[in-house]
Amino acid sequence: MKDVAARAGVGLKTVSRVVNGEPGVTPDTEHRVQEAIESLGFRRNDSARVLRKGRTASIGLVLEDLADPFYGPLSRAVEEVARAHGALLINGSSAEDPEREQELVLALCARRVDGLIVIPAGHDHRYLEPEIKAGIATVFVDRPAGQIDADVVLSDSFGGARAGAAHLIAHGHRRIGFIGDQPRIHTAVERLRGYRTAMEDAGLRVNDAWVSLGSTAPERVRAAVTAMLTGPDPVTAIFAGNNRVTVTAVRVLAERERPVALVGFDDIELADLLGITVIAQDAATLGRTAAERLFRRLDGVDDEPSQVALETVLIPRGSGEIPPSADG
Amino acid sequence: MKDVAARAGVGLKTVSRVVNGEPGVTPDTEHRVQEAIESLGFRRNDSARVLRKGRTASIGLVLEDLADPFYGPLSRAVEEVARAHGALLINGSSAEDPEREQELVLALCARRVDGLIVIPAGHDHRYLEPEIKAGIATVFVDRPAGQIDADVVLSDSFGGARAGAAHLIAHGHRRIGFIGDQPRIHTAVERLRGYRTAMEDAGLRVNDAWVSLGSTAPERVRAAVTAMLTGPDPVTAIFAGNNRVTVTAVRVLAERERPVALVGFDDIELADLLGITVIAQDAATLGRTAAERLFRRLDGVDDEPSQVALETVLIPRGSGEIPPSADG
DNA sequence: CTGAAAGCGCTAACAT
DNA sequence: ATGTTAGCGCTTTCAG
Repeated sequence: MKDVAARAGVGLKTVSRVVNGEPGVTPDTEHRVQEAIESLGFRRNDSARVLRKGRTASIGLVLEDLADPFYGPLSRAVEEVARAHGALLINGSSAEDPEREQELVLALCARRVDGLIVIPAGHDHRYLEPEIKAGIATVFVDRPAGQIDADVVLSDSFGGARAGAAHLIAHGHRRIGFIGDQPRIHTAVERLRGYRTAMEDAGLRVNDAWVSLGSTAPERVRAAVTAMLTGPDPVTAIFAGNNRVTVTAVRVLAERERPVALVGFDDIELADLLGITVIAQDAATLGRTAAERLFRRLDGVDDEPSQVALETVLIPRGSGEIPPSADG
Repeated sequence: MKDVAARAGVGLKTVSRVVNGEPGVTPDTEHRVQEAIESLGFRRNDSARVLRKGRTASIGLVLEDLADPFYGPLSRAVEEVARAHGALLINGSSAEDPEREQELVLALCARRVDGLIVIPAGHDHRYLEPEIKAGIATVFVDRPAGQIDADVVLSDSFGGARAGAAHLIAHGHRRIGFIGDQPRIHTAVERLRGYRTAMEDAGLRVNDAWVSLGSTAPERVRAAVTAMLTGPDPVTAIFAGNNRVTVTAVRVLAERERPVALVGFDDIELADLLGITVIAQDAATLGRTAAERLFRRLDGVDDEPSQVALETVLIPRGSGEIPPSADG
């Protein structure tokens, strides 16, 4: 910028004015400055700008895994809102590891992102308190914040799972299995609770062997499905706790002869063609809602932190309407 | 940092040393400084650090659409490599719009990202020349750079499509349709070329009505598929040029009575269960390879820009092995 | 309408 | 082992 000023024969501030489109520059001077910029290939250094202005025009998004088809659309929705506000988006995957989550979040804070959207892996976010106090607005998505009071946007996991299990019950099932993600993940627990409530509502007892929480790795899910179908008190239907579980469950069920009903939490591409009944949540709306809330905070709105729960939708496509098998 | 120094009763540089783990500080002083840091809730401001050091420890990734299941894994792979090198990843979606691509790229350059990975939407990247000269390493992925000499990592679209079409021909098809993305997209053209070459190799004529390039919006693809199946010279097989096209093609074919063979470029989740034969490319490897190349450049390796083409794999699953229908 | 000076928070280079 | 000074490239402030 100094060079540009020298070359155009003007003061530093004038160049700054031109670069930022501020008023108070003669068309003539502006032209000279523009020319100098062109010929020098000058591009404003935003790092310096940030240092001076205090705002980075960037936000951070920490999620579990960008490769998961659930998070792609969420991230994209956040990006669109950020873009509308002139901000860039820094993404990070926690890989469901609380330490890595914290490491990422703090790295983003050190870069002074204006705001943070976090899909928490851990349960204790007190480490964020000083940062939030220091002005980094934060919104939690998909799962609530741990130990701190903050904005949260989630899907109604409990209600969705309850509706899904009730759907299976309405179609005659009495022995229904639940396979979900690790019990330290909030949504997994909420969905299990929804399932249990639906069973209870219908006066049905839940056999412990019908419930399995753990990793969503295909092998683990495969084993869980198989165990529930072949145990002493086999289930006639399965409720899959998220998209990863559903995908494997569908594969396992496809290999078996006796038809088994299935309802999955989260919609999946091509699930329509495979006739998979799902409880759909809208990842993009989740992301958009969170981002809008974040930017409202950045615009100075300072009301109490609030929780929003987005409705889920049951989409019947066949697999959830299969009746219990005759010998079941 | 100034405050920390004051509170600990030491010089500024000593605090800097402690914060950055540099040697030359007595354990005792270090302890005092750490305490001051704690009690003040100090966190180093990386913006200032960047300004001084000239490196941001961040790279930019500009792709088409993070919500597309092809790009999620690619982005995640890039992130992993970046993380291994201590860098953060800034993502941006161009929405296949050359102007938006340029806008994003230049915004990233203004932030002085250390490097850039670009999945080009446009065909002219000369606007990047000054930036590259200024030291921002750049690698293009999935499609070649336009008008400039740069590192490129792609999949073998031509070879993959040729193999896919040859596969259909080997199964007896003579009238094969090709539905691809917009003709301004390099991969679309390459895949079409692969298809044409396979046809030629087999001595088969290609009817113009069998080729359709354009938007991958479901309505467009649906119309294209329908036209090819119901025209005067109907096809018995379809080659789908990418994952978006395949998804819609599968839906349309599922609605029809006469079986039609299908091979799709790009693998898709659950395609195994639907028996969709595909030419698979590995998005994660694409991303990883590009990121590794980028960091090699950042580490000072300065050889000639090079092009890498990753092999594709034909995965037969049934839809590509359907013979031509009797009346076809 | 224009410019000079100060300083954002940090680190490199050089004292002490 | 520790501190001092200068300056990264920009914007803010205030004076011309």
